Amino acid sequence: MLKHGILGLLNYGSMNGYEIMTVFRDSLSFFWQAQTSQIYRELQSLEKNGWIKSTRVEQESGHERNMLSITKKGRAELKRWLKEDGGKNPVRNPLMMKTFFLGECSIDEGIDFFKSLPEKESIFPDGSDKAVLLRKEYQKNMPDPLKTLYWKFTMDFGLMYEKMLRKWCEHCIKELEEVKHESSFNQR
Amino acid sequence: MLKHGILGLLNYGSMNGYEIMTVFRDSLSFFWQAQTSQIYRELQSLEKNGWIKSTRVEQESGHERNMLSITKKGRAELKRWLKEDGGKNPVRNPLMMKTFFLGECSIDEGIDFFKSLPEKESIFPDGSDKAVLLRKEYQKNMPDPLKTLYWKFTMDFGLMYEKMLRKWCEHCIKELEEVKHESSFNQR
DNA sequence: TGGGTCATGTAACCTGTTACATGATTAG
DNA sequence: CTAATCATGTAACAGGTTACATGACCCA
Repeated sequence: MLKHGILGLLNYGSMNGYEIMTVFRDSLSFFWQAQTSQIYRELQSLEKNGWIKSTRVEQESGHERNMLSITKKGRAELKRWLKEDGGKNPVRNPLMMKTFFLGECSIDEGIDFFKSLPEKESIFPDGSDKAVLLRKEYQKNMPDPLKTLYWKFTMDFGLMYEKMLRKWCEHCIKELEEVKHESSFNQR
Repeated sequence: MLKHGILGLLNYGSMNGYEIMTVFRDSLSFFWQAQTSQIYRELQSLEKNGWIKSTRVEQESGHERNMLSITKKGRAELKRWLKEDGGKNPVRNPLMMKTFFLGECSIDEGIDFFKSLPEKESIFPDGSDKAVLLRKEYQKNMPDPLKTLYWKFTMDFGLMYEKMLRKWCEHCIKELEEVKHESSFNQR
């Protein structure tokens, strides 16, 4: 998956590893976090597959840069991946895993958990406004507005997700409050 | 994360590896899929940590079972994990990764993508009704209703997520249709 | 007696995380 | 001159995937 993300970025234009890392952080990290070390490793693997080629440019200073560009084969692979029917994507949601077992804690601890959740699980750590501005910055250098439209779609998803998460937390808090009041009533 | 999921299940009662696998499938697999082989490996690691203990029971037939039980240390670790502040959970959403790069395809392909998404990404493959019934089956054997309440919460999340996903798809289709009509207008 | 489910794994591989290492360039 | 950023990685480990292996039990 990360492989295809990198491939997709290189499809917009050649970059060195560091640039891939920064563009990745600015655009994809809302829903996929990758370590720098992993990006460099994937670049090697991508090159072995013949999907990208690297050209080392020795600077006068002796400092070398490694320019990565997508190959024809890489472009074909990107298209293949986009069109493949993918089957089911594996889901792994750490938040749900914890929620599932929260009955081990007290009701009040449960309520606190859901109260602090929306802020903790926020997708846009610096606020969505900044993310929107950042996207518009990039958009200036992308001739095709259709490409940034899909970027916007992923951000719309993020916003809808956050809204839904807040609603879910309120719902859980409400049910827990009910249980709490019922049990205190029964104890009289 | 999987470690703590298994620990949480064993906290409800002792089981063998196969039972863990089936309970996992019935209850946790909506948001966390694990292979049988991985469960058995994690069981070994859990035992090394002293969080569970295994007692091999030789049947008369010679067929042996491996009963796993949580230890005091394991119960403490489960509580610790539930209460820890967890920091940020890493997010990895394959669906968004693909969406981001979908500008490489035609508008019609994009529209088709979003039209078939809700069904493909469904969290409850056999329908949510079956999942609800399954949960109620388990509930009978669990004395504490608070524990299955959190199970219900995870399922509520799943339902709200699916609803949100459908809304998001409709939103994306609408915007793509607009772009499509605009561009055909401009070409006149 | 044959197929489905119960039952327990191993091996190889791939992907993601954490920690570390090194040095150049640039802005204040 | 110093700190931030640019730039490129390696090594070890943890977690997840795929493929395979083996055999008992149970029901029709």
